[in-house]
Amino acid sequence: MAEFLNGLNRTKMCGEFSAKDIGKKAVVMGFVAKYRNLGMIQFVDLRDRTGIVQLCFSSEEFPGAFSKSTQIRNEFVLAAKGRVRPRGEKNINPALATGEVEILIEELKILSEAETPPFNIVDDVKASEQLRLKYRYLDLRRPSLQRILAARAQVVSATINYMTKKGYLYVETPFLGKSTPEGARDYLVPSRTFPSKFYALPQSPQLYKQLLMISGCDKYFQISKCFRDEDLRANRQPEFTQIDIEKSYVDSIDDVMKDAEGLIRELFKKVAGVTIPRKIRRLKYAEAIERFGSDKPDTRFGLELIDVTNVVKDSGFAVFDNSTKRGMSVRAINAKGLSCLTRKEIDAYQEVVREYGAKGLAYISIKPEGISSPIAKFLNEAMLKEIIAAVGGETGDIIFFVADKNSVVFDALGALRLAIAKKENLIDESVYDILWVTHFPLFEFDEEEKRLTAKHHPFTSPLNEHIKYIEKRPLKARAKAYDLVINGQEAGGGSIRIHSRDVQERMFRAIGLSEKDINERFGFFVEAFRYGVPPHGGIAFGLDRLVMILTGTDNIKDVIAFPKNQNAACVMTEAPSEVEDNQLAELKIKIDDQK
RNA sequence: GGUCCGGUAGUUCAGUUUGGUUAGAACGCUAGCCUGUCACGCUAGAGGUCGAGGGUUCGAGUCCCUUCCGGAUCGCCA
Repeated sequence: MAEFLNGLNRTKMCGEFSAKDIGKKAVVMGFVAKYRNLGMIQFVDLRDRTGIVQLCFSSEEFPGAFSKSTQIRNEFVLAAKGRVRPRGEKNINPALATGEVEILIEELKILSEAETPPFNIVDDVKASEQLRLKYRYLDLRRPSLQRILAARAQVVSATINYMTKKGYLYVETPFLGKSTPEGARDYLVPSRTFPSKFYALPQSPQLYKQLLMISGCDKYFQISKCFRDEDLRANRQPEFTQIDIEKSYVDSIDDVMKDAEGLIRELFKKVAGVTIPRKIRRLKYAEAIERFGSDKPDTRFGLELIDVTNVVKDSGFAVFDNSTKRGMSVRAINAKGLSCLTRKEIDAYQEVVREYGAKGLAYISIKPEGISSPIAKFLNEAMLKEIIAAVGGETGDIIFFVADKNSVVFDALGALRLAIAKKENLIDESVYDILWVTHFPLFEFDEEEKRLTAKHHPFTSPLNEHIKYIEKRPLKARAKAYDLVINGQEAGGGSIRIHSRDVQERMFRAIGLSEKDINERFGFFVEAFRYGVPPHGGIAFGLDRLVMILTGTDNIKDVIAFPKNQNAACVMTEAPSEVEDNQLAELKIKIDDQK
């Protein structure tokens, strides 16, 4: 027996009541968060997205409303009319923003009854993620998720305001596009009008935004969905949102970075109330890798990597000697003051580096009572001293070593320093660590396919003086690319693009595309380059990740209203699903049942 | 594709090491009492395919095999 409003108008949202409203008439609407029936008086916490206000039903003052209120259960949807009154000094609830007042209800409408929800709708929810995703509309009623949705909306509106003010034009680009096998796996959409052909959902609006520069759009931005059919992680969803930016008449990285810094400043100020420096510090890629083992370093703590290859090259310890002879490296982390780590804890760290391909984790623990190290017996006294000196080891420290090819050493030690910092609480969560990483390599070598691939994407411009390396020394070439890293997370990245037809074609050839490949995949793009291309560049920010950082959440699902689970399924709607035979027939698609 | 962890009441978990009477707790739910609660309180009660299938056994939540589902993670993510 759902009741109707019948002209009843809400006067205020639940979270907006304060002592200023005392004595005023009020009409409120919302969900029942909690009810407390004391026999002849009942209190109801009414919740909407702004907060909670306490309703009071008194059998003495309004017996009709009181008697009706005894039917109330959690999550019922109510409309209630009454008068705001003070709670009285003893009954103020300081935990509640509206805790100084309550509304004495004269008239109650039960707009909708509700079954007992499958889990408690409270902020410190205990239910599993799967259950909460299945009933996402209930999960979203939780105040903490409502706050995140609101913060996200603020990011969107602040971005639109700021970029518009700066002269950027909002342009929408298509979702149904052309598949480009370079990069991530595409989500494909079968075409009905062209049986056996497929659209691809965009991994990013990259090509369109560059074509918009060729269109004379000059400065473009868009808040756009992107799709990548790759395996998921805690900070990765198959569809995610990007703040996509591109501008014309730039060929130095500083120009785009300045605009990007302006936007990031604005977002941090508007959404988190945090002022960040006008000029964000920069770190070159090579230095980031060398010092932190990562191109998205978290620099809120030390534990930097130290190259000891030259120190240990004739150490007499076979693992070190063999590695250095084969052109690999040996690097160390000096974990200050952690010689107290137990064998079990060290074993756990060993597992961390193993996951990244390291064969083992050597260590030297400098305890007050002497050196403890499984490798000490392979080293003579002088060598041991030399190694310890090289990493600045003192009593109380433990030094970890990984010997392997560079990529493994950096990955393993990069992960190790994060693991140690997290376990030992070395990270100051109260500060935002924001930096640019620049001077990325233009190419990297794909071991699996035995060919060069673009580190960023094949439209990224090399440094002007490195154009000459494209053919002869490609791995030496550095790019006009930049990533914005916040708290060790890649928050955004971009580049100055190639605007020369000649360089663009050399780039395609360098990554192994034949003339035919280039024409089939990027023919329209290359053709556009014939008709005048302003030098241009841009950047894209992961909006979901920005909202995570700004709201302090570590799960991307919390910042997306209806996210997918780890298998890229929607637990609520049960997408993806099978489709009708006639739908398949129209698309001329046959399902191969064999596994 | 690999590795690790998990699945027991509506929910979160204990119980599995060492097979043995009627599978427990908390929260939630239902009913009664209660006029100042806000984690309201008190009393009583309902609630279980121990993920599914098979096997071993006199006997399986517990042991074995198969399988499904979920999470973390490596690869992957231009």
